[in-house]
Amino acid sequence: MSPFKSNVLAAIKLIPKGTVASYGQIALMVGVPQAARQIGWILHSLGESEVNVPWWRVINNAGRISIKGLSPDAPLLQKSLLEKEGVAVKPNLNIDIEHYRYKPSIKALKKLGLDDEYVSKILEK
DNA sequence: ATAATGACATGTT
DNA sequence: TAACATGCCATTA
Repeated sequence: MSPFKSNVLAAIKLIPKGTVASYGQIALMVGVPQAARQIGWILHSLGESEVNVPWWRVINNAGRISIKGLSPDAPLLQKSLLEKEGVAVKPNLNIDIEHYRYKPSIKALKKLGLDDEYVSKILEK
């Protein structure tokens, strides 16, 4: 497994129940601000060994579930998983992301192996 | 080694 | 407000 992938998975595991994060956020947390696409790519290729990864807490920056087309029921599965955790998902699969947005803590970020410089950069933003 | 792909993001139209 | 275009970068073929 590439270090990038394991970092991403680690970051996603840090997302608390009942909150959501955007792909870009995760990318930020692993030190590559513009790797949002890779995040999604990794989630798409998750196997059973990564079932402990809360992939459903990761959505796009517009607060929408962007997996329609993969399998017809995937978005609905994600919807129910989120609602089960107390996250309201509108019928059109759109979420009030600003309300549930996960804000990483310094401690959490350091755990991912980011240097202090980068950490403060994120918090600043 | 080069080219194509994609669960995205952001700036223009 | 929404559709369109361009940038990005790890993985695959």
